[in-house]
Amino acid sequence: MLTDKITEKIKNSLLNDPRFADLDFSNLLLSIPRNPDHGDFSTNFAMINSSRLKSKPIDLAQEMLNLLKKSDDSFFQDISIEKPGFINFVISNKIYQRYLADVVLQGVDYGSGIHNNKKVLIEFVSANPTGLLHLGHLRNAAVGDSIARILKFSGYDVVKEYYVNDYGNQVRLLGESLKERVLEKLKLDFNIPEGGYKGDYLIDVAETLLLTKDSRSILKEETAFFSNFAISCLTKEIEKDLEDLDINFDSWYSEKEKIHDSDSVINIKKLIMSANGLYKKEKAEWIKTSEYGDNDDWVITKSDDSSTYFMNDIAYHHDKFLRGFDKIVNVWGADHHSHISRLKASMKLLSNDLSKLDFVLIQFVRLIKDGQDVSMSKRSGTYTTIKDMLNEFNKDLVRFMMVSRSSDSHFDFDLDKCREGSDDNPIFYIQYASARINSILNKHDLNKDDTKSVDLSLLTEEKEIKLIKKILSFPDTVEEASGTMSPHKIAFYLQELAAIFHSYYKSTKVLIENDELSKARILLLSSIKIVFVNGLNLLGVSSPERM
RNA sequence: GCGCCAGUAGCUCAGCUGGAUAGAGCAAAGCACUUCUAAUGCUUAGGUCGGGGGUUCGAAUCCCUCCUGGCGUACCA
Repeated sequence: MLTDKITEKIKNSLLNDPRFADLDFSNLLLSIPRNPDHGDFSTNFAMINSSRLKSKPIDLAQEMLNLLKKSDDSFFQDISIEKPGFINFVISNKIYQRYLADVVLQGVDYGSGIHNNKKVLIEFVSANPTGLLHLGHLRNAAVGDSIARILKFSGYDVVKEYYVNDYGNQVRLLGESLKERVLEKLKLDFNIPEGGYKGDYLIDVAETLLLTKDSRSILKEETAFFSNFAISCLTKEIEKDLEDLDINFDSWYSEKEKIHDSDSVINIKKLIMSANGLYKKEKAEWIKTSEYGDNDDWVITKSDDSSTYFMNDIAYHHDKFLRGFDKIVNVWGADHHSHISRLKASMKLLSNDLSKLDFVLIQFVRLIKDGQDVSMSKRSGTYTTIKDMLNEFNKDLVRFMMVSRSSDSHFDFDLDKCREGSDDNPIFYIQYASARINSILNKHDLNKDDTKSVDLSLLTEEKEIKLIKKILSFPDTVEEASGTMSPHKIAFYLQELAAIFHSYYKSTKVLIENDELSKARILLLSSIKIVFVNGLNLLGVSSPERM
């Protein structure tokens, strides 16, 4: 990465002087100044260390500048200091050109990083399989999957997991509701139970069930049979919806199988007891989370002896730790934020390493259609499903919009403004840029040998240098998005790159008489295309060949 | 009451591990298609970063406080 190289060069030159030898060089951060007059990169390292070295920031910057200039081998075109103590760097064009040549060679790997294949478990969506996926799950799905893609690209070994809530009261109710729908189908009296599932989708499930065997033997079955059938059908539907969004899970973790059909809960309870973290009160069992950082204690076993949802969640998360991951990420809806502190407390009680545990909270997104809030249809009391959504809007648009904002800010998503052809549609803006490049490359592309012989020093136009700089900052953007688990940083980056490209496209012709220059520009475009493809892929968005 | 997230241009939002003159898109006003894709480009206008204190060389960013909005606050999951 270019920034790594620069940091290394600065560090090496400063280490020549014993005075700087014991500085904390992890504080040596480079930023890209907003104002281009301040160079390509800038550091506040002198200001940060001025008090420790007992010098005025500007004097310290001057000392550093002298060392830097002394050891520079024309990597930098210019190094300068600016009050109150910034050191600004301008990189030589030939360095930019050299790095640009690598982009095409790296191809699909360009921008990827190294994190030693540390193992990450990321759990997201995990919607209860008692219904279909609806808009409330959409942002979680898109953000979770993009984070997974980004982590993987930046060098982690990622497992994507869906926790299937296939046990408990809700599941029983689902089974009972399905049985009533079967009765309905058979034109018999039916009555969906109090608190049951009234959605039409169970009618479809009932129809499917009736195809499997004769109705008389179906009606003899226990509730569990209906529950199991419904869960299996709906899980398949969920899986299919996710596939339509290009989201695939590596692991479907069944609560019933992994937690209830095993001794998991009993074992965890023993662990809690041996940590002296459990007590009885009013016929229930409580966990002493208040002693580990939460405000309250919580019930883990109800007075009827069944375990609470929280107990199951403790068992599930403890198991995540047992499975040996270096990093455990939970992508949760913001309505679950209050669970974080109690889950952390319980994991601490069980002596797990909390630094491995990470949460991404997804705030609600309000969907506006025809000027109306359609996040939930108030009239029918039903949710708009992801199926409905994908019938009307293409996957790329939906996914891009869902990750185009920081996940901890709630935002309004106006569908009408984002329709195809609309001016307010950033994904088409980006894809269009990519398609424009394709159309040029289709007319004239370079073969491998050409690539090596291209003279990139011919790329001297202001916009060309700007494009090169932007392309070369892609790996840093990926690393930043990975470190903060923020897909929107990729989305913004791609829009900026597209903007610079469109402007360049308008002002400068690529396929021209001057063959050498033309080749250099084609190589530049090939690099941009690689960034578009790699970047959009991180968001689960395609890069169409033409539009 | 308590907790979490948010409040930045008319609208939707970036910028928040403190940095230099606060940005983008849309909307508004004007301009550019004999051209490798006009789903584009160029120009203009638009701001007391919710209010008030504090911390320091420097605050949209950190701390305190108040106001406003969203979401939570079960022996439901």
